Amino acid sequence: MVAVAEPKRADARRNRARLLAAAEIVLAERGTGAPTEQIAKAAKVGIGTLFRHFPTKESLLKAVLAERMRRFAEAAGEHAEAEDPGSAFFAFLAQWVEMAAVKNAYADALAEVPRVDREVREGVLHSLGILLTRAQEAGAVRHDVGVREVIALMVGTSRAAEHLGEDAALRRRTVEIVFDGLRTRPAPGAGASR
Amino acid sequence: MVAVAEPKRADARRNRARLLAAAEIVLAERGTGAPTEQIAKAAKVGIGTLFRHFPTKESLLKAVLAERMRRFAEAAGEHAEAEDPGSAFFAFLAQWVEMAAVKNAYADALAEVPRVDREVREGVLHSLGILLTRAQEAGAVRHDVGVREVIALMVGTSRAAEHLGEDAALRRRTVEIVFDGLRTRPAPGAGASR
Amino acid sequence: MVAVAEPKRADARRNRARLLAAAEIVLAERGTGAPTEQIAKAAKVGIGTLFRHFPTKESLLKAVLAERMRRFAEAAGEHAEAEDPGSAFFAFLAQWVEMAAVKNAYADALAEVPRVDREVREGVLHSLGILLTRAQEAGAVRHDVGVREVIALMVGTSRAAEHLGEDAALRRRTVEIVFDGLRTRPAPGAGASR
Amino acid sequence: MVAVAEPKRADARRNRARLLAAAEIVLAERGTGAPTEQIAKAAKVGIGTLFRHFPTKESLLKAVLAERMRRFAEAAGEHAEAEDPGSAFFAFLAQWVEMAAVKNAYADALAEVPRVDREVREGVLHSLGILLTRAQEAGAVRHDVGVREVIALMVGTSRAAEHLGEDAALRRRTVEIVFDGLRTRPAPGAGASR
DNA sequence: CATGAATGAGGCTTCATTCAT
DNA sequence: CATGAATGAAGCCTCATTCAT
Repeated sequence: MVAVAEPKRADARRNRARLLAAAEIVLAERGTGAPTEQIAKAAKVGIGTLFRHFPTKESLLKAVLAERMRRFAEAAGEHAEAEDPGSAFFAFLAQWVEMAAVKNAYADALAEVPRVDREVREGVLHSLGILLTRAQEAGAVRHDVGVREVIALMVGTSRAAEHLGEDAALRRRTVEIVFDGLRTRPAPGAGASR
Repeated sequence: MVAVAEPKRADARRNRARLLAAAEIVLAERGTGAPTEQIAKAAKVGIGTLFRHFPTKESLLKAVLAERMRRFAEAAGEHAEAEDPGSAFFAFLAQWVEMAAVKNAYADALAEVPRVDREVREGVLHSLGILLTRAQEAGAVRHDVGVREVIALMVGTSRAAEHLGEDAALRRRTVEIVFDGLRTRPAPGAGASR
Repeated sequence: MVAVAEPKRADARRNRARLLAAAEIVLAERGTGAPTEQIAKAAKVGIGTLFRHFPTKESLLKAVLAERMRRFAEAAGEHAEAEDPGSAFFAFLAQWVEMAAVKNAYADALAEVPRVDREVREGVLHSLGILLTRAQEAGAVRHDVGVREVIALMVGTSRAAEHLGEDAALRRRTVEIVFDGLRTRPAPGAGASR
Repeated sequence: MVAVAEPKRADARRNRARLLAAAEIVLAERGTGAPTEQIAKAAKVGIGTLFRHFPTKESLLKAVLAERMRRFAEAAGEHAEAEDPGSAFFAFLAQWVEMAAVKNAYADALAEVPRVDREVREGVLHSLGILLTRAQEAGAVRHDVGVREVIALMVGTSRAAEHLGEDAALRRRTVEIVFDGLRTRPAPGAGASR
């Protein structure tokens, strides 16, 4: 799936992969503003080759994003197979947030979900949907949240964590607050305010 | 406080204000990358004037940020005087998040708290600190959170809300989850998981 | 002489003088490229005042030049009254060159002689002419050189000295070579080559 | 020597040469302040190309300078092989000064000797050193001058000649004075004055 | 008259994209 | 196909000069 006309020749395919990998790194470090030439250099490829594979910087950015999401979906899928769905759900969230806190690129990726190609987006929603549903069925997560809320919260919590920087304890405490909000309400009466 | 040597002449002061206002708008719309020239044009001022008031683009960005924070601190201060500290606290958060969702610039501002001039930063921490403490004393907010966590959560929740875009109901639900995490735990035994 | 419509009011005249003095210093240090504003600041005068007195940067530069030449002519005049015309001539040259080596602005001034207002130029040629003639009459300087050659050599030697920088001994040796060229040829037969 | 990593591709090498040539001309005419864009235009090359070859205006200026010095050293080398070392020495000086009088850029080049890359500088000092030494051995030039004095005098005399402008006879007479200063003193007793 | 804020042309440099080799 | 040189629009900033205060 996600065919996108893979090039035939072996070296071409390899160059594409190298470019994607290099872009992943460079963009994560220098941000979207990083010059294409630097990406090409990191990939040990001529700038011309970069533009052959991705006719526009924009298109390269999108490809990197899609790649990140694919990994996100994959990771969600793996966690969905765990024994304890509740722990798996929170573990997945915690892990992703932690990664995003270090490499804000991950948060960016998730934030772009609505803008990415349908195919990729569906994959993400699907995988995460399974993980979430199981956690809810296991009674670990409140039932009035859906995948979109979870993604939004992951995006937000990543930013929050990123914002807190070095202090790991502070970061964990903050994340835990959001998690507490996601958990099944222990007692009755607490319902939404406002 | 935060005087920054206001220029004496009337036209100069007016132009500075116009530039700040124009920058506020343009930067909110186009992001930090917006050309200085566009800001100058929006302020109906020559580019030279912009650079006379803010010798560097960087310095203009910082000034805009500081201005936003000043407004944030002011708003927090006003809410701190409300009768019901609990409601006031959450109302303030909700309002800010809602604003930030529309104008992501507000989220940016908060996210930059650590990098802003000490004076401005102190103002923000102080105002929000009072608001938070009162809400905690009123039993509306759990006691194991501090100002920094709250700011981080505001940053994050703003991003989350921003990410959710149009759908107001969805946005409110998501925000509510975070708020629930912040509230005093209704029953015992619920402590941190993980 | 050199009237140039001196302003009437006392403070105006004082400002003009201050500007000229400031320009002298700043231009000598930073070169012709120095911003007018810096000159105004050095003169403790608003930029507007500078442009009131000198409607153009160009005109300020010319005024500074003229001023330098006036001093040059004056100095030449003083040396022309010395007892030993030969020594006086070389002493004058050496002194000027030494000054020019430190402050290349002096060399510039001389170099601009042909472009300066006639009145000023005449003054320079006249004063130096007297000094030269006396030295020649005293048998210290060869008779086949005129004022223009001397000025050209002063310009050149200043540059040479300036070029040599710190090393005072080297500088003196080099200057001495030119002076030797200027002196009356000791023996016959040696005439010009080429 | 002085390789400087010549680019491989033919067009690149050609453009670099064109840029250098254009810069040589434009800088000679308009001085160091000439806009880079004009140089690019003169070279019939996009401004981007100029900055690809010379990442900084500064670096272009240095390259032009180095090129001039290379030519200077080469010319000196050629003259050093002449039969009559004395005439060759003065002929070389006269020729250079004459060139410099027309194109003041040549004088500039020499004046920058101390600031240029060691390699280039050494080349200049070496070539001129040989020429000078031979002329001294042939008894045509006084023994108490070294290469640095000669360069300084060339710089200075060039300026002097340049300053004199059109009048060729006057120029020649002036240059001759310096040359006389450089020649072996014909009779005894002439020692340094001052 | 003095002041200094306003102006905008112009300078240097970067970078996405095209194209000859 | 790969390469990297060429291109020029666009960005940030400087500075001589004008003009309202």
